[in-house]
Amino acid sequence: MSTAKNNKPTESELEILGILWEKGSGTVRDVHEILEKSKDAGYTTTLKLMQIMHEKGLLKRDTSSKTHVYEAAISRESTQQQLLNKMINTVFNGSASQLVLQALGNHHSSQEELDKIKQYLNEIEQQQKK
Amino acid sequence: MSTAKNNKPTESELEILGILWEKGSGTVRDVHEILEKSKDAGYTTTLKLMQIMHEKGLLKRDTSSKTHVYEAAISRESTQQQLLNKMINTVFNGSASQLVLQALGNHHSSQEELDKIKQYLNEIEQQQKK
DNA sequence: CATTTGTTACGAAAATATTCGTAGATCAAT
DNA sequence: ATTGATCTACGAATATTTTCGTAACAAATG
Repeated sequence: MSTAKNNKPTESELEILGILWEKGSGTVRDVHEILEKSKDAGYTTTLKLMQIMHEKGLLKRDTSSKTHVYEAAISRESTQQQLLNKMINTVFNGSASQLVLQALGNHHSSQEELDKIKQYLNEIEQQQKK
Repeated sequence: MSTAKNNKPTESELEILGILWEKGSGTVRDVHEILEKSKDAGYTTTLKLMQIMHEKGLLKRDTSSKTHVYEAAISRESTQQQLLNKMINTVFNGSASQLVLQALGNHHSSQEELDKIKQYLNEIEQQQKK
């Protein structure tokens, strides 16, 4: 369906995707400046990575102006789901709720977030009663 | 602290850890036979991987008999947490509860598991009220 | 005891991922 | 128009991960 999707992003590629999902879109320099804060690599390294990602179909780009503008070509949600599935299977022995417990345990969540989760749990239960 | 821990497991290494966490311990052949079901690699490949993992301190081994017996040297929980943290930061933009919702959404969880999560949520809320 | 089978050790090839140097293009400012 | 800054393209070097062939040895089998 989508023109590309078979390539799973590497570690570095995920970092770039994360940035673009947040920003919506951006130039190589935009991305690089954010990346620099947490990572130590040169500009052309980021450039090359983003070019590769474009080839793979992970990024779209607008080349109408000299400075190209990139955005993610795969959705955050589907990528999240794909990574979660693999993680659940390999490390959590297939148990999604085990992952949930572990995630809740060591991260501080606001009351609002907890409520959202509870509400969601209720919805799931309602569905299952049917 | 621990004799080793600085080396984060690679993709393949995680698969082996997952197997050993389940089994408790096992020989190369034990692990390989399970691995084979989902992966296509030779016996010596698995052997080599486990030897490397032992060097890195990811596995312990008992060499008292000819056929060595391995077990995980790092805990499932700490590894899970480490992976979750990275995933939350790069892909879920720092929101643990976003990860939780996504995980609950697309995986079927039993009523029992859902109850456990709810109970856990309540405990967290109690703590926060203090 | 010779042969087959199963095991570890080891080195190195192959495959992937990451990094960067350099060249050429474009554009803005002198 | 020359200079300087910034950008893309591209190739290649590095680094990392994965894979496997081969040798050596031990144990079991005939």
